[in-house]
Amino acid sequence: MEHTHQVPHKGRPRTFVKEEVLFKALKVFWHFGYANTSVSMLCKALNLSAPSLYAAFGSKSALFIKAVDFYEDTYWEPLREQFRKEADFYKAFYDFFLGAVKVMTLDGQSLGCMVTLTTLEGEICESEVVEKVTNLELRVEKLFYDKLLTAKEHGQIKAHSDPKILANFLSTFFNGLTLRARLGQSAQVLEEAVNITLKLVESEVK
Amino acid sequence: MEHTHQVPHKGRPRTFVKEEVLFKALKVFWHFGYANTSVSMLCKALNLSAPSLYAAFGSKSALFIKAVDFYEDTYWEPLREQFRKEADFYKAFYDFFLGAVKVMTLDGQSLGCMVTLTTLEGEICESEVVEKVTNLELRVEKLFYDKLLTAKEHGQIKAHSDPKILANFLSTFFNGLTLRARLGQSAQVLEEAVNITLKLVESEVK
DNA sequence: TGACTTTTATAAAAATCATTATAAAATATT
DNA sequence: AATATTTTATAATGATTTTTATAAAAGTCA
Repeated sequence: MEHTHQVPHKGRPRTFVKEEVLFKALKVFWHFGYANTSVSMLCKALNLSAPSLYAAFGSKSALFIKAVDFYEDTYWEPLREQFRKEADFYKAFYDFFLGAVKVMTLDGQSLGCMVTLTTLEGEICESEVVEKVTNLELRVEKLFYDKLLTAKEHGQIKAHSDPKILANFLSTFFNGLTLRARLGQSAQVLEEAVNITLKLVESEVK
Repeated sequence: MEHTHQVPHKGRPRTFVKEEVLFKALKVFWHFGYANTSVSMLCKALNLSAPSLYAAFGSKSALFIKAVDFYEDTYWEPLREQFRKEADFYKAFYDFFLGAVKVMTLDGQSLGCMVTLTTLEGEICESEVVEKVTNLELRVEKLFYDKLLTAKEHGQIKAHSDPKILANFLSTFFNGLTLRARLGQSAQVLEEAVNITLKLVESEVK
């Protein structure tokens, strides 16, 4: 954790606010992906010189990883938290997916999920970046599986329905949402897909 | 169309077979994506000098477009053709998805669909490349929609089921398959997802 | 004020990007 | 054998990549 500049520092002061710049960097990475975001692009977007960027964040990959953390905390952790807390498994999925659509189509842009999209870049990126995003990617299916397992234990799901297979299905659907958001589908179209998917699941498990 | 070297040509002969090289190029592009495949990577993989590559194919983007055509003709056009011909809409989807999984996990590799993945690179690529892949990407949903519409007209689908929404759902699922293939899911896991998806659709429409 | 510290701007570093100029090598035609 | 044609290999082009060296600028602290 860094101190929040309550205590005055010696030396020449920064001309930018680190958090603001991190947020702008996040938007650029989200838009172009990791490999295809150049440092000079970042410098222009953040209105920063390269040495300032390196002094503040260390390197391009370090900045990216900080941006992903910021992204996860800001956009996804609240959705995951709500999902975990919701007792009605059907409502949990419904809220999660609709919230996900909101994130993926923020500001009317075709963004999809930053982590998923970076995962696709794969071997292109530095190994630290790959490790970071693949770890995050695996969490969604686990999240879904746990919820479905609990739902089954609580009798909310028919005995013959397999939580593992349902989690597989719902994860695949979720990844499809990300991809189609990136391909430019509107929030409305994505929401229609959410609606029918959950209708199908409901008729299967109840 | 190019003539197939029946007639002997003047000048120094090529030391490589164009089709073989194109196939190797396809594999590299498929693996790394367009933007992150460099010409020098291609030269190494194809065992070709840069001038030879440029003389034979024109440019990196021209080579890519030829590789995509080859890819589509080789892997997807047969699947689409079979899909269009199959009268039973359920079997049509089943065969298509299982065939798709085969393509996406070829040689035990995590490939996904080359066109979909390139579409995600978006603004990174030359405009010709973007146009090429987005045009191809739009075809799948249309393919699905047409089949579902016909199925409804022939009474294979319940009256209240909407072909448009079902096509939306199935396209989302299809894109999810691509992504999860790329994330390293095994063919078996992907097939399980196909099975439950079609089971859900069947119970919805019949 | 002067010493110290940190950020700034400018500019350059070495590596890699897509592409091409050059000339030697290998074939067909005359 | 001489000429025309095409591919080859080598090496260079200019642009862009991530990263850093340098020195001036702008603060705190004694």
